Amino acid sequence: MLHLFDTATQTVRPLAMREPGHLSIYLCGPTVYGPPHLGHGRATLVYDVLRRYLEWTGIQVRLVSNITDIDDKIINRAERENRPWQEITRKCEDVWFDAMKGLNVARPTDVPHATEYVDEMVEMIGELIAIDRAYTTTDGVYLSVETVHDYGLLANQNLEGLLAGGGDREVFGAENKRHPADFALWKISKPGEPSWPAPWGDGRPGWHSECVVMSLDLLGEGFDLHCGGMDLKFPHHENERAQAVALGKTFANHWMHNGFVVDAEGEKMSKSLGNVANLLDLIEHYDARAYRMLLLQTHYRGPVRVGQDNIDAAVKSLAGLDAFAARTSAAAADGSVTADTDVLAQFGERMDDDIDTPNAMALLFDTVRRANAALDAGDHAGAGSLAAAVHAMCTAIGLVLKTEGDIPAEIAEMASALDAARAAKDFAAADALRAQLQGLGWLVETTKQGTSVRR
RNA sequence: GGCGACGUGGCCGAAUGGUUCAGGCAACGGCCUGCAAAGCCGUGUAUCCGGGUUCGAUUCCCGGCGUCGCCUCCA
Repeated sequence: MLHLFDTATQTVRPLAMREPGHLSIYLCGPTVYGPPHLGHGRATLVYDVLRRYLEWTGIQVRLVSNITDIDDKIINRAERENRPWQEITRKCEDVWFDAMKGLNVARPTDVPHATEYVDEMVEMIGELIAIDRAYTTTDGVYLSVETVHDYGLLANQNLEGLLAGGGDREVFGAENKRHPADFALWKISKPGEPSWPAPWGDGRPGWHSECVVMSLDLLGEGFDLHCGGMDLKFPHHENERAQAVALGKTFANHWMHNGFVVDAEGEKMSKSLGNVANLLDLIEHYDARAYRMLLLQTHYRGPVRVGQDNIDAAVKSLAGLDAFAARTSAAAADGSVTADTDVLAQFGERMDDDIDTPNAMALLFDTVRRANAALDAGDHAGAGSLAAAVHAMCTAIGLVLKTEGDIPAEIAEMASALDAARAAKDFAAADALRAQLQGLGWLVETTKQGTSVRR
C-alpha cells in the first residue's frame, strides 16, 4: 500500500483507491506556447515513475493529463509573431510529446485539450453564476472566493494571509472584483482575440476552469489523486478545488506536489531566464536517462539542482548499470530465474514510503554490487536471481538499461581478432585493435571468456 | 508582512533520539588483468552557529546566521 504525502492534510497517508485495483490520476499538463523546460521534465518524470511503479505492482492506472491550448501567453505569442495561434499550439504539442518520448515518459491514458471542453466550461460557469457563487463584470466572470468556506486549504493560508503581501502585481480585472482574491472563470475577449461564444460575452475560459471540468468529466467526482508542481498548489489547484467545492462536488481525494528544479544559486529555474537550458537541449546533449537517474536519487518533494556535475555523475552511474545489464542479459532473459524476493520486498517498502526513490536506488546499486560479487565468485544462480531483481526494479521505475544491442559484423570481427591476438600473446596487435575499437566509440571489455564490446 | 521549505563528507544526496550518518560521483590502497577497462575487497573525510530538553541530539524545542519558495494564471 502506497503511502504518499498529501498537501491538503500535510501528512503522509495511504493513497486510497476509489475503486480497488484502479487508480485515477489527474496531472496538470503543459501550456503549449514554447519549448518545455527542465521543470516540466521533472514533473513528468516524477509522475511517470509513480505511474510505472503502481502499474508494476498490478494497479491499473488511468492518468489524465491535459494540454492547455487556450492561454494568454499563446495569444500574445501569436500576435507578436503574426501567425495563427493554432499553429503554435500544434507545433508545441508535437515538440512536447517528442521530448516526453525522449525521456521515456509514457503517454497519459487520456490527453484532453482545453479547446475541446469550452462548451462544458461555459455550462459549469453558468451553474456557478446561477447559484450565486460567481458574478459577471464588464471584463469577465469571477468566482467569489468568500463563498468557499475553506478557500486556502492547499495554500495552508486563510484569505487574510493570502492578501497580506503580494500587492504590487498587475491583477487581471482588479478594479471590477468584489474581493481581490476572486479569480477569472471567463475573460471577455477584446477585438481580434480568439473567442468562444458565451451568454455573458464571447471570450475564453480561465485556466483554472479547464482542469476542473476536464478532470471531473473524465475521472468523475472524488477521483483519487491530483498532482503537479509545487507552484500549482496556489493558485491553480486551490482555484480548481474552489470551483468544485462551490458546485458542491467532491474533488480530488489526495494531492501530490513535486519540488522545483533550481539553478546554481538555488533559485527556481523558470526565473533565471537567461541560462535556461531547456529540456530539448538536455535530451540532445546528454543521455536522456541521466535526468531520470538524477531525479531518482533525489526525493520528489525536495529541490534539485541540474548541473554539469550532477548530470555527469548520473551518466557515469548509468554506465556501471549498463555494463551490468550487458553482463547479465542472458541470465535475465532466462525465464526460469526468479527475482530475489527479499530485494523486491525491500524495494516495495521503500517505494511505498512516499516514493522514497533515493533509498530504492541505494538498494538497486547495492543489489548490483552483490550480483557482481556473486558472478565473480562463480555463483551464477545467485547472480541470476539478483540480476533479475535489478531488471525488475528498473522496469518499475522506467529505467532502460542498454545491453549489447546490434554489433556490426566488422566490429565483431575486430573483437575476435583481438582475442586471437591475445591468445597468440601478440599484445601489441591486441592493444592496437583495442585502441581502434575505442576510437570508434566502443567500450571494450576483455575477459578470460573473450572480448565483448558495447556502445 | 503571512505561510512554508532547507542548511549533512571533495561534489551530489538520503536517513536517524543512542553500538558503524545510505547510495551515487570523485580520491586512495589491494585483488583480478599480459597491460588496461570493467568488476570485487578495503580506506579516508560531514551533520551552519549558540542555547535548552535528555543519561544521550545531527535528529526534538528556542534563538541567530544563511539560502530558497508561494502569497492571482509558472511543472
